[in-house]
Amino acid sequence: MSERLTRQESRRRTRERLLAAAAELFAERGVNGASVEQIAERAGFTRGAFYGNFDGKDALVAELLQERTRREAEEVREAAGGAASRAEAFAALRAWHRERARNLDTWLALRMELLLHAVRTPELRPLLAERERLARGALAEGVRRELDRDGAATPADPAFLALIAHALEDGLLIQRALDPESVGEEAVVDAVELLLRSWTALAGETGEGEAPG
Amino acid sequence: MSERLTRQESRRRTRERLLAAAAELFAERGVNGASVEQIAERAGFTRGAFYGNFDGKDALVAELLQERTRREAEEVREAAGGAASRAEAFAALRAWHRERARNLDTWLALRMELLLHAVRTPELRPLLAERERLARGALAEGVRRELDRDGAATPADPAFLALIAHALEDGLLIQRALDPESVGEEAVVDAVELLLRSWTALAGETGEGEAPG
DNA sequence: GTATCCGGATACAGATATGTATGAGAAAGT
DNA sequence: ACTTTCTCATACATATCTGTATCCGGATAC
Repeated sequence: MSERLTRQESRRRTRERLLAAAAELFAERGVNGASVEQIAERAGFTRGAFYGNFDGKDALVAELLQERTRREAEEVREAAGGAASRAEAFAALRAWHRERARNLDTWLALRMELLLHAVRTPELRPLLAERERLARGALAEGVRRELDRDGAATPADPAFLALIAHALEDGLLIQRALDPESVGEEAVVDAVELLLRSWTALAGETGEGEAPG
Repeated sequence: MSERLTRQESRRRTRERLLAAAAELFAERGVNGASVEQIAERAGFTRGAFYGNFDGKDALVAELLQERTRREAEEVREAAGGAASRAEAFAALRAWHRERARNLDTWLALRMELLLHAVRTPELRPLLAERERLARGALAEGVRRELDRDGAATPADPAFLALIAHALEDGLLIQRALDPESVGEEAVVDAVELLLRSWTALAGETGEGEAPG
């Protein structure tokens, strides 16, 4: 249990625990609703440790945002690479959403808290914007490939189609968080499948290719 | 400027100004970031007036949420009724979004703040849920009518199609708030038009009717 | 093994928040 | 008119938050 830790390692762990505690509390009570004291306490420290590791709450938020952005970007990259077949890709997507559904409220709350913070903090916006662009880019690639496989040209700019699919994720999760009765756990995947089918149909109908949007 | 006001009327105005000030501040700094003092001050009063009119910040938030929910529900009802032609409906939608685009950040921040508050406050959730259901219901009606007009049966449960269209609104506004470069001002309307076209195509292709979803 | 350094705890000062109790002046009742 | 009632302002007591300054004990260096 209590192995001797190097100083560097010890410090790293402290920072990590503080960040994790902050993430929890931000989801529960909001960034503004969570005090430095509460964060430190949940992580098992006092404010002293906090101020020793971060310049203040804002600095921690910025770092949390970066950490999570980086991690999600990585996941996106992996997911984009590991998709062999269409069925496989959708299966992975379904698994992902089932997992997320387990603690949707927490997850969504944290995403929205960070998002709000980014919208209000100009210097942080590019960071999130980049993450979104990356996700959309990967999606655009996937959409183009899937439509190609069906032999149909894309019925609109793939980037726009990807934007729709990506935006749907936030939108549907919000709807489900507010009204779980009306929105199924796998609504996101169902929706994307439907969209893909309908775009294929549209592409087939209008001849072969266009690119408005 | 200074006409004699009846007590009842004066009180009503005070409450209204407090609510308006609160909405502004919530958008700027978040619900937790705005103090009762700041709200009262922006409205041109002191805390005394605030506590005379509300039991506390939470009570005000609840009332604000109700007020805005009711107002939006009304707008939805009007919009749903006043739609004569498809072109007209889309024109109205475009106008609506152009207007909203003018202060997207503020609008989105307030919506998300209230949404977060509702997600965290169980007794407030049904209120927002009802508003969302209403909006989706109106949309479902519209989608069904438009697809009918094109002679095609709906390619999926209209409620599900409406859910997609509705969710897209939040999702796309979020994307635009984060990354205005990549997301056009009228992306929502463009997207809905595209979806409608593609669903029509899909319905035409798969024979006449299905209803998964 | 001893001196040094550093990560975290403790203690303190100032600022800001909330909520209540009380008071003044305008509207309402008679 | 004058008394009552209501709305909002003022004053006060208390709690909480932030940030810094200082101290202790275990790592690191020699």
